[in-house]
Amino acid sequence: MKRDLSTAAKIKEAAKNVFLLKGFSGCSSREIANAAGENVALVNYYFRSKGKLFEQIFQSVMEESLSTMIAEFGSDLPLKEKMRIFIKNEYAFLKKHPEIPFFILNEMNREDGFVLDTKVIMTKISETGIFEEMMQAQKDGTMREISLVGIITLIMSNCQFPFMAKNLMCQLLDINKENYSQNLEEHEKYITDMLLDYFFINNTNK
Amino acid sequence: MKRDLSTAAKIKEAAKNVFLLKGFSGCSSREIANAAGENVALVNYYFRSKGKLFEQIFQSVMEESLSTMIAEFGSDLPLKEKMRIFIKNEYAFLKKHPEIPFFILNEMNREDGFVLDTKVIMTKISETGIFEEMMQAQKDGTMREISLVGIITLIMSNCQFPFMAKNLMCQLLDINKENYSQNLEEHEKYITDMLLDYFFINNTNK
DNA sequence: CCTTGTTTTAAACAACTGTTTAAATTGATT
DNA sequence: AATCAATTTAAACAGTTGTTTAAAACAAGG
Repeated sequence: MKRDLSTAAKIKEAAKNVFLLKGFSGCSSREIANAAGENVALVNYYFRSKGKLFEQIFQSVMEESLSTMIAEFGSDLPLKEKMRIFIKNEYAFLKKHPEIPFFILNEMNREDGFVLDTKVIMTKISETGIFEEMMQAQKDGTMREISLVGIITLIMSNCQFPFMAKNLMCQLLDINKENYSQNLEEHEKYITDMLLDYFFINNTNK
Repeated sequence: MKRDLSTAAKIKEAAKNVFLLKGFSGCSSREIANAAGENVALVNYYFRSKGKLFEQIFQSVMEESLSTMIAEFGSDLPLKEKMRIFIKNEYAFLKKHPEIPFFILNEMNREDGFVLDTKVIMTKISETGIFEEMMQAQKDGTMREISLVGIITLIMSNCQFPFMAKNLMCQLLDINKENYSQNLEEHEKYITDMLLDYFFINNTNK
């Protein structure tokens, strides 16, 4: 019962790398085993199937992504500053793990794909009270009238898309990847200004 | 030489549907043949391989997407109105073909994926003079100082992500797909206001 | 009706898929 | 040293993959 120490952990780590890079349908059990330097049969020995292995990894990636998101929601900063820090954290996380947004999206669009336990996820966020705070701000008139879905979509669009679309953008705009990474840096300022200016009214802007 | 009339066309159409839905790695030659109601061997008889068939379809999808984008760039409308119509057209196109953004992104992120002929694409856009017009507006002070890459990224992020991420958002926010489609309708207003307000300065807002 | 070239078919190809088996190896406990 | 379970291995499983083959069906002109 000393699992997760050597062999199983090695397979899990290798699988995470391969899955993140190629997705579930894009790689084989043997490819994962080779990346881990282990025998193919061990994948099914420690994890019952390729699918079960993927589910474990997918779940952990989702939770990792989420815990970064909600870090500052419970604090007593003004709402606008909370949102600013939220975008900053999200962006910092994506700079460290740029493959994750597409990995998640890819899995969610796959037929017979993984079904999220949304209750757990949203409850965690909801418990921070951030949603009520935004509703209140909209009543106070300090925040623009906009649906919760709209807010979340706007933030995710502007944070995640630039990282997911790196290859597309580089080819389309004929720039190299280092160049694009520099653009990503200044893009953070663009989206932070744009989103906060849009969300919050009567802001003194300077 | 009466190709592209019945059998080949049927395969091509079926392949387009299947590829758009499942991606290149996510489907088999036999699946495409079955969808077309034809024999498997005919896929390789009319198109030399599964890969060649995909390339044809991918190319046509890209060109279709593009021609919609640049439709109004050549007109003599004020820049802000051009951008407004551009977003409107892009959004209308995506409502008709919501699978395309992820289809393209998926292909661009695939190993040994298709290599775009970027020159042709960007030249077409460049020929409309839209880029010079934006540079001039930035010099005039009517448009915010922001890189070309930044502008394109902002527009694409806000238009394409909401469509690509439909399944993710529906699961995450626990709403059904019809509900999300309604949100997409009002989201068009959000992003149009937000982007144009951000891009253009001193606008009379009403 | 036979010949010609094109189209369609079923079958086979070798390579690869996820998974299982059964034997070999290991490592600790008695 | 012998026993026992846990681990690792090579090999095989049945099914699928993209692609090819060789024969059959078709259409049209002579």
